[in-house]
Amino acid sequence: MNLASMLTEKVHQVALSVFDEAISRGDQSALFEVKQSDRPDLADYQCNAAMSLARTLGKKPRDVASMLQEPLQKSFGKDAVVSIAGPGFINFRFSDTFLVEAAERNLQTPKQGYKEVVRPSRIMIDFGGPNIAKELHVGHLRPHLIGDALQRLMRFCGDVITSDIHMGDWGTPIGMIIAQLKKEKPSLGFFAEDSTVVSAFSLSIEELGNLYKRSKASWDESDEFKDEARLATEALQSGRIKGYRDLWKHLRDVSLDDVKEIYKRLDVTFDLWLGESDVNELLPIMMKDLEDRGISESSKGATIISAAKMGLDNSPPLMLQKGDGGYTYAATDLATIWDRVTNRGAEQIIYVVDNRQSQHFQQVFAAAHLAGYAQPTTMLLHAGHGTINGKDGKPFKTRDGKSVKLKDVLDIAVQKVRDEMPQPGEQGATAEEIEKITNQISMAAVKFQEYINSRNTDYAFDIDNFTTFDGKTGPYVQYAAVRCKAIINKASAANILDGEMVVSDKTEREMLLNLLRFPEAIETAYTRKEPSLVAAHGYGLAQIFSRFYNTLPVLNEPDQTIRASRLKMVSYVQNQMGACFSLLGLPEPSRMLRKDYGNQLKRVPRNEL
RNA sequence: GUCCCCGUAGCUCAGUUGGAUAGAGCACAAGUUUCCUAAACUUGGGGCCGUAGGUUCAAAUCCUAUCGGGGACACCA
Repeated sequence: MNLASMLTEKVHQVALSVFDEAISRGDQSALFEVKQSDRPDLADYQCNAAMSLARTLGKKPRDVASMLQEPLQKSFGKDAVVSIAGPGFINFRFSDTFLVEAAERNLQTPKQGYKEVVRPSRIMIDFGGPNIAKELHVGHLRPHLIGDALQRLMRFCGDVITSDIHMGDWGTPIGMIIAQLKKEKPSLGFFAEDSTVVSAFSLSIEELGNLYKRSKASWDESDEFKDEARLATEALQSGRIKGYRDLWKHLRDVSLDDVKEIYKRLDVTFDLWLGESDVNELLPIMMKDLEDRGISESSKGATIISAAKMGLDNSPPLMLQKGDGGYTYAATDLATIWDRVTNRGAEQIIYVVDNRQSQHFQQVFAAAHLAGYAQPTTMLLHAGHGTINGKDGKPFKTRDGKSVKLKDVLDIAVQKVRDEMPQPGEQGATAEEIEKITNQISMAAVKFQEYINSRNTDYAFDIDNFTTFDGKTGPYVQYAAVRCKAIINKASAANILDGEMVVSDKTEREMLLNLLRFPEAIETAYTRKEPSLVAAHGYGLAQIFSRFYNTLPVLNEPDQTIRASRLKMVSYVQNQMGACFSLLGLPEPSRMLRKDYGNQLKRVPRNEL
């Protein structure tokens, strides 16, 4: 049960019965929205409807509120106190008994009170999009982590999700690499028009990365090279030179091996490992279709769809095929939509891609609907994300203008945690356990700092963000979860049983209320495609639990009833934290390890770490 | 030139369909451990919500203007 929706419905009902036809015209359901109170000292939930209603009813806000109060109070009975405050706020304060009952009813269900979507949708999520030959840099963190959290969230909510990595494996950069390699090693068998496969050729990811950089340099300084690269791209895409396909396949495999290594560390998964190249066969068919139906046109040697046809003002045309015959990523994206809708039955496609591409998606979506490749009911959504910036407000680069490798960031985070670990043998920890926990803590640090930021806005890169373990961080949340587990384990070892919950302290009450707000957090996160709301909920829960832990004894509580009650609360907290962890793909360590600094230890100041 | 995003505490950020006293983390200051792990907890200072108008009973939130930062605008993806 979602407390906020339950209250909203109730207010709506009551308002209809009190004011009937005066407010029944039009859809006013949003008007009655009840939300978490801004003033927890006064109320759990509040409703501002009386103030908005006052005008249409021609009454004073407080009068409207009083007219609603009595029937509302009656319908809640002893479950809640309904009161009026200020200019006309209707405040709800639940009774402790109600909270306990609601908690017992909700928290044992598989989804802890969350009700799955009524009708599941077949949804494809397109995220990741690593490019061949380019090592993942820190900027890639966002689409990967946000996309992964979204697929976890939407599956949890009941949709049928298929994730696709959609590799950038078919554009001009590949042509650039081929051209560069041809320049450097023309004797390789790939380059002959009638080539045979050359099996003895292989590149490491580092070599491939360097090759790409050299090709970029050639591209920047020579028009001749640009032509070579475009020609190579076209030859690859059309299949004119067979060896290019073999070479391309090798480059793709090398790049994939590299990204898979990182995905394993980050625990990011994909159902489909497709890329731009996978619609290659479809491209000529699509182009012909568009041309036959008069949707596309040719302009300055290229094939485009005009802005006017797409119904987009202030927009350039959408270019599908360049003057040299090569396809643009608009073409592959459009064909991919066709494929996903017709062959894979997608009812909804979500793209987790940098905000800077919003115009591109606006155009491609418009074109897809125009051409009928997407059904009118197909929902195409660009769930854009901000960039990771440097102090200058631009996408992060090191002083010498390079981007920071994602692998390096992960390694630094691991090293920082490792420095804090005890020696094998200390605290009963084996080397394997230390290694495992080190990885779990460091990955939580990296991932959580991403998830605590809003999807849509930029944030500043600071290596400390990824390697800070105090406060609003992954390790903080892990620590709280581990404490729950420790109490539960200890209780079970000592045969201490949990029992009926009673609220004996306001911290307990607040914690219960927090637990009951899980469905609200999930629902809003789902609607807004916003994983940070899940992270925020998990953090809030960890925070209230930490206060609980520090102020109220559980196993050491002398009163047996209270002890049993607190133990049950702890198990609910542990359960819900587990749900949040799995929604965000955060690892849950069995325990937290740290060097024993002794009693007088004082933590090393951050800036000396 | 057109369009999009952002401007909130010293720093990094929440605050979404307008409501009560604008929140959190870090940093800073002072405390808490014979007790379930101190990566924790408690307390404190700190804000003309970029600026100026407007709409409203009510504006960080909506509108207009303006300043500042970032981004996108046909042969890169």
